[in-house]
Amino acid sequence: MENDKNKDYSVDNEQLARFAKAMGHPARITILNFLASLDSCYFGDIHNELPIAKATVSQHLKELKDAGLIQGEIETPKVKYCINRENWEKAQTYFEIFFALKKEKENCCTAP
Amino acid sequence: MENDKNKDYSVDNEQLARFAKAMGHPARITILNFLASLDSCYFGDIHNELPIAKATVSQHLKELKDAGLIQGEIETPKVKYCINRENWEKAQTYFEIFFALKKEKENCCTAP
DNA sequence: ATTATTGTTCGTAGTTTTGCGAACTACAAA
DNA sequence: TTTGTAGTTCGCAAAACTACGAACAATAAT
Repeated sequence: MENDKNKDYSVDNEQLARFAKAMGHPARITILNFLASLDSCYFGDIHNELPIAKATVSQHLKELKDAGLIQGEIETPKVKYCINRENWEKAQTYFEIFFALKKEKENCCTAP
Repeated sequence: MENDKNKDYSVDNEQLARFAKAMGHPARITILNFLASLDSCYFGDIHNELPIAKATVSQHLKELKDAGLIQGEIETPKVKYCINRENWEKAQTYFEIFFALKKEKENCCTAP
C-alpha cells in the first residue's frame, strides 16, 4: 500500500457504475454518438435526432451532464452541447481497464 | 450500403445500452470484477463480497445473466457463476468502438 | 409592449429498480 | 423421515426512471 500499487490501474467502481448507468438508455447512447462524431451540438439538432418530446430530451441531457459525459453552454437563444472530453477519456479508460481485467484463468463453466 | 460499409464498425445501440445498464450499479460492477479476475464463482463467494442480502445478490446476478454478461451452472447444492466470455468480448468491442468514435473535430464548447 | 424562438422546469402518471425477509425448492446427510 | 445446505422466488415498500404536456424564462425581433 506504500509503493507502486494504485498507480492507476484501479478503477473507481462507483464512478464506473455512474458512467455505465448514464449510458444505460438507448436515447442517451444516441445522443452521445451524435455528439461524439459530429459536433454541431445544439439542443434542437439533438432533439431532431430523437422521436421523443423535448422535455424528455432535456432530461436525458441533464443526466448525461450530471454524469460528466457532456457539457452545455448557452449561446442565446440556443444551447450548445458537446462531449466533455476530459471525462469522456476517463470513462474510456475505466471501461478499458475493466474489460482488460480478465485473463487470469479459463472459463470455469461450460456454456448452458 | 452495398460494399465495405457496415463491416463491423456499427454498434447496436440498444445492445450497448443493455450492457451499460447492466453495469450501471456498483454491486454489479463489483460482481463482474470479481468474476472476471478470479473465477471461483460460487454464489456464496459472491455473496461474501457484498454487504447485501442474498436475495438482492440473486437479483443482481439475474440481471447480469439476462444481459448476457455472466452465466450460471448448477453444481448441486451450489451454483457456479462465471463471465460469459463471448458476450464479454462483444461488450468490450462495443464500448471500444463507441469510445473510439470521437476524433472528427475539436471540442465545440469551452469548459464552463 | 407584443410576439417568436429556444430550451428548461414543473407536475403528473406509470413503470422499473433496489432491497429486504420470509417462504420455497432441490438435493444430500443423518 | 427429518434436518441441513445453498440459492431462488415471492410479496412488499420505497425510491428512481421515463415520458409527456403545460407553464415558464431569457432573449431577440417587430
